[in-house]
Amino acid sequence: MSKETLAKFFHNTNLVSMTVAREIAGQFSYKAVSKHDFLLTEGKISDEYYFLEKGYMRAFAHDTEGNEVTTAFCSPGQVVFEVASFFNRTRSMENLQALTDCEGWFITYKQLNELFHALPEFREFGRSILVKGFSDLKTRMLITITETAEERYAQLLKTSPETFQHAPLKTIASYLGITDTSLSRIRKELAKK
Amino acid sequence: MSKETLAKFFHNTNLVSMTVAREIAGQFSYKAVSKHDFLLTEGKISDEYYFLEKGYMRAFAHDTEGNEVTTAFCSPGQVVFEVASFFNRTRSMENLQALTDCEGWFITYKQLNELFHALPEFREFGRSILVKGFSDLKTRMLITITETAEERYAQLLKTSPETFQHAPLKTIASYLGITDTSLSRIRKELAKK
DNA sequence: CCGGCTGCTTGCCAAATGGCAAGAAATGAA
DNA sequence: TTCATTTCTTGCCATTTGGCAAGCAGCCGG
Repeated sequence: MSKETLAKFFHNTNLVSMTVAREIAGQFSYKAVSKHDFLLTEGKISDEYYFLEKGYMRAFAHDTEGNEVTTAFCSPGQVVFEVASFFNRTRSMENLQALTDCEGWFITYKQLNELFHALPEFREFGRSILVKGFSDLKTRMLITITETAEERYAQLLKTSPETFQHAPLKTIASYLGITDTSLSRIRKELAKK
Repeated sequence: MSKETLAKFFHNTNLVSMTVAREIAGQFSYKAVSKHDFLLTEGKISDEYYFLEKGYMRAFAHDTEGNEVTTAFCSPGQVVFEVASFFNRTRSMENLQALTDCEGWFITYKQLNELFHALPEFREFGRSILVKGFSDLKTRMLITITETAEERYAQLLKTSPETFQHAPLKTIASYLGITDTSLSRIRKELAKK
């Protein structure tokens, strides 16, 4: 596993040249996270801008009754961090946990800002990450309030089947906004068809 | 109505000095939007970074069956634009419409980028707007999948009562992810208590 | 002042989802 | 392996939300 993969990831956005991509990648440090371990726990300040090269993670928070609610699934090739905590330097309400053994690369908030300052192309990259996260969430919000649980499940199954190989069903249920009981029944229905 | 209000808005974020705030505000142009008129229509590229000084707006999209779904309410003191369309220069899936007569100030994408380039403090401001929008949406997502329609309605009523003075109930219903019929019944229930 | 909208409510019933508890199956640790 | 824990499923019934259609009220343009 080398930083060349990382450099290619930056370059593939079409926002940075390969030369600059290598320069950026050079600042990152390797980090592995074992299955079930946390990249970030609630109450801490998210300080690692983490490129996930291998493995799967999830983000989860707690609702008003204290139940765990999965808020996102992360797959290889994504940047994983808690946006509000990271940029505002505030305590995170969310946890970031490895669903499988993970490997990847990170820089700190301080390093990120230095790179943003020095390299306008990297600023563009940073903005594109934020914008993509925002617009994906908007899409999900629209689907959540307009489609039934069965439709939402079917879409998730189609768009990210890898998730199912790594997350238990109750985790997926909470992401969909339903109970594990209901998800079980929905799966039974769909199996018939 | 003067640009001084706008300059103060930038300054109040604690990210820019009053001097720089006035310099930024100087670039904005006045724009009024009459009730029911559109700041942005679906299919166009969002090209106005619009500071809403007076009035109320809403964002809406269409679901898979073609029904209107309100995705956001905007009140005075907010920056109104469609993030993905604006930054990626792609066609917007959303509409931005005035719920009341509105007045405010805008700059174009080109102007925004020039300001971002020239003034690091303004870049910070721009980032803070994105981060806030993102984190508000995350909060809303969590509430949507964990609370009942009645609880969601009660919260909206408490946190932004102004919205109710300007938006018809069916618009609010679609924002909450329920039908206008259900909202009517929920209001009846809550009135009893 | 009239007539036609749109917005809001209500009754009746159907569909979707939840709560609880029990049991079966899979998983992980010793 | 064996035991304990977690995950998943299922039955029974309650609650939430939706669909449709009717009716009423308020608003706006002529």
